[in-house]
Amino acid sequence: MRIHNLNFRHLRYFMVVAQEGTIARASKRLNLTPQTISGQLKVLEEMLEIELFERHGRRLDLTDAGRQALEYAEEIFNLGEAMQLQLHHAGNSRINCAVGIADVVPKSIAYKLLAPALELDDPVHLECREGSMESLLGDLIANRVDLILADRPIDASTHVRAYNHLLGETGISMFASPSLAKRYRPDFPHGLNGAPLLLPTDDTVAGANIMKWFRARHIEPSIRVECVDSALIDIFGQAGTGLFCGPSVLESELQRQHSVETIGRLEGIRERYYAISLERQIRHPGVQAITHRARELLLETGQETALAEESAD
Amino acid sequence: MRIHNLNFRHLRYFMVVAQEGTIARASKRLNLTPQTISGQLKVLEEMLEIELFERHGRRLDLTDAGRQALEYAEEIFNLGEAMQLQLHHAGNSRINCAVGIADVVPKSIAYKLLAPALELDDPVHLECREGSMESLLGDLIANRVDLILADRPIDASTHVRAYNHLLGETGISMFASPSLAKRYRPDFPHGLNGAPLLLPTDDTVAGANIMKWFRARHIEPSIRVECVDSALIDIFGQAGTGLFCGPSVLESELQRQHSVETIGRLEGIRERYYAISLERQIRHPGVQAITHRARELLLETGQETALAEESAD
DNA sequence: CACCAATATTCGAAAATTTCGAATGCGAAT
DNA sequence: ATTCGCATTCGAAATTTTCGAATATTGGTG
Repeated sequence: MRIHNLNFRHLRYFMVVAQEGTIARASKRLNLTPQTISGQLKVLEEMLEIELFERHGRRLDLTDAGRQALEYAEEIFNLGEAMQLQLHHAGNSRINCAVGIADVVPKSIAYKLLAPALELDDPVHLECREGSMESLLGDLIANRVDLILADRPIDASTHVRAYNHLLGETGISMFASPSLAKRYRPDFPHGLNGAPLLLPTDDTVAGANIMKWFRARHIEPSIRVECVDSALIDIFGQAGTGLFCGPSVLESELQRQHSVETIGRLEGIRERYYAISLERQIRHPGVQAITHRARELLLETGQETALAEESAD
Repeated sequence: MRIHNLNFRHLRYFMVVAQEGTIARASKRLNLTPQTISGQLKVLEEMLEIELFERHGRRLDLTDAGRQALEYAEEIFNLGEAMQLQLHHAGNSRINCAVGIADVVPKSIAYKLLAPALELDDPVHLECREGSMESLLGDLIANRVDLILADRPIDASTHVRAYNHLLGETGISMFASPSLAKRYRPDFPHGLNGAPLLLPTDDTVAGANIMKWFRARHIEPSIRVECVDSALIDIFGQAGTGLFCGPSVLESELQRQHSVETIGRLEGIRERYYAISLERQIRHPGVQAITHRARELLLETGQETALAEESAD
């Protein structure tokens, strides 16, 4: 089978399997049978002439090649959707603001940061897209997004000339399902040696900070799951796979929606969120609305915590 | 038909039709029948819910939406190929240098600039890709290419932090098919009022310079064709559609290969070519080979014309 | 250990999509 | 007016995708 038979569907199935971790779950999400997914995955591997997953027992682990392919697939997909959206809205052009959300940013945080823009007198039409920082920066310089929401400022190493706008910050809390909470809350944090932990991958700001925090206190939890998307961590956490960290501002929300309990706060860590744009002085009305209002409506209530400063590069 | 049925083939057919200008020629190049192309093009238009071409008589002209879609399609395609290449070579990794060539750069020039790297003791393995400047800059920051060959340095407006390395420069000559040459050579350049002209689009350096040159001399040629890819201009020129400009260093080559004649030189215009990389001081051995040797082997022989300077941003 | 539940895969057949041959209509050139 | 080249429509053939049924393998459990 030739490479030109490569279909967006192949890529999509592959992406979903990589995200879900298993063909069975992917097939449910895609409303397809497992055979189909399995078959098409094989076809994709044959077309690319490389193994995307390592089959360990019934577990599918992404190979190195698989990880690379995944990045490409996501980017290709984003482009496809961007094309569709842009063309579709070409006639009735009312896209005021296209926002790229780095996938390390919790969705609820993104919502909180973007919500102000929707409540303006002259409401902004938002168009959201998720992706890796790298892929979103490409979208930014190509003007496919007006703004990126990220968990860190960009610096010289990214090779993109853009500006960071601090939107707000929050502390980090630790959450767990009720049974785990009962066990580990009493002597938090020093009783966490060997405790099962779910973490953001350590190339994220949050992941690195949390690891550092534990090391500084000579605590060694047992890391069970690492992943980029925090929504996935919430699910695992809800299921009781392990303890996990999340923004303190989301405490009540997490408790309510995912039936987990707060077992403590990681004092000293502050998570910050940034808007990244190409303009130092923001002219784009949609972006302006977001950055201005986000700063009024600080993430953490009370306190002097969430400053509204601006840092270049 | 749903969007997920979008196939790489749809995009490819669309791209080829846009390039060739007619379904018939596209079908020849793709080894398919015209019905197929026509049908699939229609399917694509229906999926995107927008007209890609305006049907004027039997001429197909890209609509605005079509032009936008074309850019996306090219970028998506490049990503697909990059993925394929990178994964394919993941095992036997011997890609020393991935180069992006801006589509405004004549292919022969690109060849001349890259050739030195192939003649080294320790030969470099090159991997080339073409595209718009914007799309290539995205590739550069995502490390999918190590180097971009362009007709202009990048500046602050691109929002990419990268460095320009002047590789060489050349004058501009005007060419024409024998019959046109006979008519217009005698009183070049002032007899060119109303002469049929083929131009690079005026968002290219070459196009803008040439227009300026004519305006300064109060000459008003009649512009017949504008396009980005200079190879296409050569073809039109060969067919006698009009006079066209090209790098003086390619005079002999154009005369031989396209049976056209030189009718004069546009004194005062110098076309420069640049390598753009993320590193100011180049460490990448492949890139080093290209930039170093390109400067020794200057584009225009003799003269003091081609300097080897380096400019930041 | 045997058993069970969950998963991935293989193998045909059915469904959907793409391609082509034949035929039609339209525009441009002679 | 005629003819040629091109785009398009239609139905049939070829190809690709999907699914149902069956099989194999893993991991856990009594």
